[in-house]
Amino acid sequence: MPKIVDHEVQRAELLDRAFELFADNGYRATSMRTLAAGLGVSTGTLYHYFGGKEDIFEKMVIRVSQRDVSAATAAIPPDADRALRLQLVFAWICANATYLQRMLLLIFDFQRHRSDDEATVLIQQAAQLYRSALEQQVGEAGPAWSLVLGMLVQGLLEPGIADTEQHLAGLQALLRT
Amino acid sequence: MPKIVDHEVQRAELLDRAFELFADNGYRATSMRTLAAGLGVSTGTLYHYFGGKEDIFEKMVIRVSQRDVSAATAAIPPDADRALRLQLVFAWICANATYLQRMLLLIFDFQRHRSDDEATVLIQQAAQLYRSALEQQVGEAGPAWSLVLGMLVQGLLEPGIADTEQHLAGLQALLRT
Amino acid sequence: MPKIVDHEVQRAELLDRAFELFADNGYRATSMRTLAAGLGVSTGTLYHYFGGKEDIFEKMVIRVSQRDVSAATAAIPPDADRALRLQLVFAWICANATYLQRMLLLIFDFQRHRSDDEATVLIQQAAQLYRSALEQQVGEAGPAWSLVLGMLVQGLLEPGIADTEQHLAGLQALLRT
Amino acid sequence: MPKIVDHEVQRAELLDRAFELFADNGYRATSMRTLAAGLGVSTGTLYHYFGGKEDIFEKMVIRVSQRDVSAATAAIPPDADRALRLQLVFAWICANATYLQRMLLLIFDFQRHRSDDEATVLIQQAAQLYRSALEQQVGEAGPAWSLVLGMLVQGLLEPGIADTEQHLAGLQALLRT
DNA sequence: TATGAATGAGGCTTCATTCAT
DNA sequence: AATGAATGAAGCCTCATTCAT
Repeated sequence: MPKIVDHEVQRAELLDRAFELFADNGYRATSMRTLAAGLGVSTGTLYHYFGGKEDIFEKMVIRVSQRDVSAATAAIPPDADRALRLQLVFAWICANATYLQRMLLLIFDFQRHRSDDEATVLIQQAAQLYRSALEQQVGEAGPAWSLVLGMLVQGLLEPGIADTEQHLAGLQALLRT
Repeated sequence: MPKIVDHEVQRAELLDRAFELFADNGYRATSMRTLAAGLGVSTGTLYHYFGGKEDIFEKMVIRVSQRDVSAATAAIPPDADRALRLQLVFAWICANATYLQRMLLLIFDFQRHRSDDEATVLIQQAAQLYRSALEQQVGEAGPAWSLVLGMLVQGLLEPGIADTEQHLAGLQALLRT
Repeated sequence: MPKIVDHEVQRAELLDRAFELFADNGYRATSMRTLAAGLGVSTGTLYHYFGGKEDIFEKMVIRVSQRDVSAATAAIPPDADRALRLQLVFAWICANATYLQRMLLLIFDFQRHRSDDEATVLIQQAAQLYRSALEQQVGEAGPAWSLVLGMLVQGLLEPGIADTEQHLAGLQALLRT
Repeated sequence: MPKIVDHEVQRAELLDRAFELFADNGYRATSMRTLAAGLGVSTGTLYHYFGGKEDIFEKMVIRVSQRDVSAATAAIPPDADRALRLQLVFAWICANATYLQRMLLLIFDFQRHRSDDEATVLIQQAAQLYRSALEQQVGEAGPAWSLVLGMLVQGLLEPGIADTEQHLAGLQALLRT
């Protein structure tokens, strides 16, 4: 069934580019017209490939979060010890901090728009995916995971205040336990 | 003389009740009509007391954040030592976690709507107010502040996962330095 | 009845200053709040002295047009001949062109707002007052009156295009007949 | 392919019918809802074809003024002499006096609403278009153009007072120079 | 498969007017 | 005599979605 393959390929391409558009202005403020224009298709086409705005967003989140996890763990040598893994993961987070912050804001924006269980589940799944990836590298994270999230959030609230070195040291302290 | 209404008192009352309405649905989704109905006044009256939706929100944030800081520090004995202070502050945060999470979401929602410098400054001021209050109790916070924020955020992403005891222990570890 | 006298005096003062406020933004765009603030009173006070916005405007037009006619004819010597009278009146019109244009725009704005007979009559009365004043000085005006009006209007449509000298010559030609 | 509708053709049809609606009540008093209802479309459709209320008005003025100039000059034989041209143009003006008066009021109403340079330029362009058309027929107009404008304005201020014959004679006198 | 014209409810805001004080 | 708080309809505009082509 080649048509279905094309369908999937086309959907995947649209989703990849959809993140930037959503992230620029948030879920609510990104209209279907804006989305269609930015993707170079018509609104009708979007409704042909997807069930609607929410559907696009949900599929996009799943796709993007999976891609992120792969990217973050790709550069870690299989034989690295726990300390090194932490350093590499932390470095990846810092390098992609802006991106991750946008993702976080985007998810909160979506949560606002749709507060059913379905949306909650989507967000939980995405969050768990990221968290599990971290725990696969450094073991049970607990407060360490909160520290990572908090560092990103503080960057949103008071940009430029957070001290990266201190946060790495904090992470190491939390995980030494 | 007009109907006897103290302008400032009336504004304060409206602002206090406005928080709940905003927090229920977020900044964007809370319409002026909803707000007016929820406050028991007409939209025109809101425009009599405030400059508009943004004005209401901004004044509300300032008022509420100041009130929070007072409440959080009120129960701390002046002669408490640093460890006790941390415990009391942390207890207050946990007791008001849901409220603080709503505040956080609300601020992010507003930031989406308005990304001017003015909005950024408002958010920074509010964030700094909370952070300074914490630092007054436990000294320079650094990653500890991020841990607090992160705990709240994790509660939004994956409700019920975070372990309060572990987080308190983490905080103590971070601040022992 | 001293109270009534005060009433009239107060009304007259308000009307005199109301013209500028109306003329600045037009009839529609001048709100009662703006008017009240500009006059240094409350909206309630305006409703105490006048029947409403339309009433203020109508009384203002009558007052101002009478004042204008007096001003325009005041400087004309009783023994001036027809040619001199024309020159003096024309000079007054040119000197007050901007003001007269504002008046014209204001009247059209009001006519738009209220197209009943009452408004039409008010405008006719004012127009007749100005036209009669001109005819008292230079005799039956006919097209000469149109030329004056047209000069003002052209100044509104294409500012700076009209040649004053040519218009005076045109007026003289029209009135020589 | 979408529903087959030529964007430009549809816009042109809407604009043609929009003039009547605007002229009936003026720019300000003609709401988008009124406009949409009068044109038999939804407000959303109007925003699909145009940028907004001002955009509709501006495009309408340009279209209508060009159409007028064509109509006014269409009936003039190429070999007519200057006197005949004046008579024919004047006849056209008188025949369309009511229409031209509505146009004039409409433009003034719009000028009130929007006093930017852009609006001023639009009005100047339209005025110049009409004036140039007159001057192409009868040569440099100067005060003659003002007389035409003034005749129209007087008809607005004091309907039925102006004497058409006298005005034609006046025009001839002014242009004989 | 793909288009984009069309909808109409709902967004924020303004305003003349009333009336208790 | 004077105030200004309160009203609520109506202003312009945006948007996700549908459907004829």
